[in-house]
Amino acid sequence: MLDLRVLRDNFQTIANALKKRGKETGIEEVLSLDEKKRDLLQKVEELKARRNKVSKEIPVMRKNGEDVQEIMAEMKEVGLKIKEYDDELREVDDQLHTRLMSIPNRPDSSVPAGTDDSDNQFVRDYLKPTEFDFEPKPHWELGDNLGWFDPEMAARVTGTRFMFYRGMGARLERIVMNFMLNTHSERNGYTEVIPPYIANEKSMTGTGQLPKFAEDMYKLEGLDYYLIPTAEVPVTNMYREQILDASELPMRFCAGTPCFRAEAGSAGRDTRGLIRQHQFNKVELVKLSHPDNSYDELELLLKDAESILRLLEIPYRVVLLCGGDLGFSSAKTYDIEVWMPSYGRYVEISSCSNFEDFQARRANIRFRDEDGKPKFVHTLNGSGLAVGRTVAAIVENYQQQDGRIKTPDVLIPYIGRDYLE
RNA sequence: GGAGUGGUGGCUGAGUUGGCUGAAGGCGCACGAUUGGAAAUCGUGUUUACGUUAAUAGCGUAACGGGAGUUCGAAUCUCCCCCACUCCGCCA
Repeated sequence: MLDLRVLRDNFQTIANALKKRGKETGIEEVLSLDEKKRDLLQKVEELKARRNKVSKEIPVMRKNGEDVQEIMAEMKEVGLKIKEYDDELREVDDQLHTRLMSIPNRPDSSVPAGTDDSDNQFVRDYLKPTEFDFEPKPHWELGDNLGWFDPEMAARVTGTRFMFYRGMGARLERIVMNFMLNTHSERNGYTEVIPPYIANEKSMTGTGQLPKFAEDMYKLEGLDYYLIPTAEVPVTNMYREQILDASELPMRFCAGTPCFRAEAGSAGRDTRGLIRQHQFNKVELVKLSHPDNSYDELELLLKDAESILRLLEIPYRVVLLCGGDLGFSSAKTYDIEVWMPSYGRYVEISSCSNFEDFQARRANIRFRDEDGKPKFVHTLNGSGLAVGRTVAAIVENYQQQDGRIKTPDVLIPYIGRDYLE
């Protein structure tokens, strides 16, 4: 959520910044609703001030034996008027709030303009795309041959876009997740947490999934509960409506959780393999940072996420998202894209973002600054990494001509063998 | 799931025959006095959001778990919901 006062005072600046996203945002409407609201507010507050004043006088008048019948009758009228204005005010305020909530974050000045992922900016890469002296197979074929992945079984048990992992496939998924969590908590300095996999509406609103993206999530019937689409939701909301101490910042957490996404509107895309599932595992990195150094923290977070692929020795590249490709809540996002031989291109495996105070304002996460005043923290997060996609990348990049998968060196201690089969 | 008790400021803790309580007292914290310096002591100050404004000055409005109601007026009365604790039941 944007700061309404800032929006009001620097309307043109913000309007221009939002143009980088290349979509209509509707901030003009917010501005006029705000004017209407302030007008009403002034009227009610005047009436309330009068009521408060007279209500204080009544017992005094009574004591002096004066007649208060008339004035009480008048105040009853005032009371009704106040209720009327208050109702109208609440309606306008609700509208204003709804509109404001659906305005995306303002892109940082370093974000390039552009409409889609073709305008994203190359940042760096690691290793060159894997070369094979045979025809490489996609991971779903390899996994099928090895008996690791069974989508038909999952379709019978649940439905399409769910996966059954079996045997070494299941072990690989679990071991990769352990490897990521161990790396982040021991080497990169994050505190591991296991959050609830279900979150309430307030939390979903806090991080920006609601109210706009309800159709992307699974909601529990008859309850105010949603399956989490990412650990970002419960972890960022750990300190919702709290005031932290400045000395506690930055806070760094990592969490490995299943993620549940309805994926409305993605029918027909990436239908095979582990790339796009309704349920998948992901290790998430979350930071609560002091506003002054959140962009340094973003660079560090990105490096921490990259460290996983470097340790696994899998080719990837980093791109800076352009305005049009930027997520709703984010001010700046880097994507890490892993080399996927079956696609013949890089595929997103992590998204690292600084949300500045956009989520913190929604979720009301503050800290007490040097000057004693509570201020909003900056929130950041990034995948470190998507586990299923990492497994797919390992299978494809480490495949041998005979269909076996070579174990990445860094995973040998976890699994105790040179080949996965 | 059933029964009971309770939810007040950074913490602790008053206030529940409605009005003079944004909220006593204590602790903590900040500044000042005192001191060679410190402790102790004394004094002053110390919630947040919104509106108004050049202003983080003043003024106004709101907030005592959340919401609705009664009333000229509610932390105090009524109703609904949420949360915490204790006991019982159930379970991993």
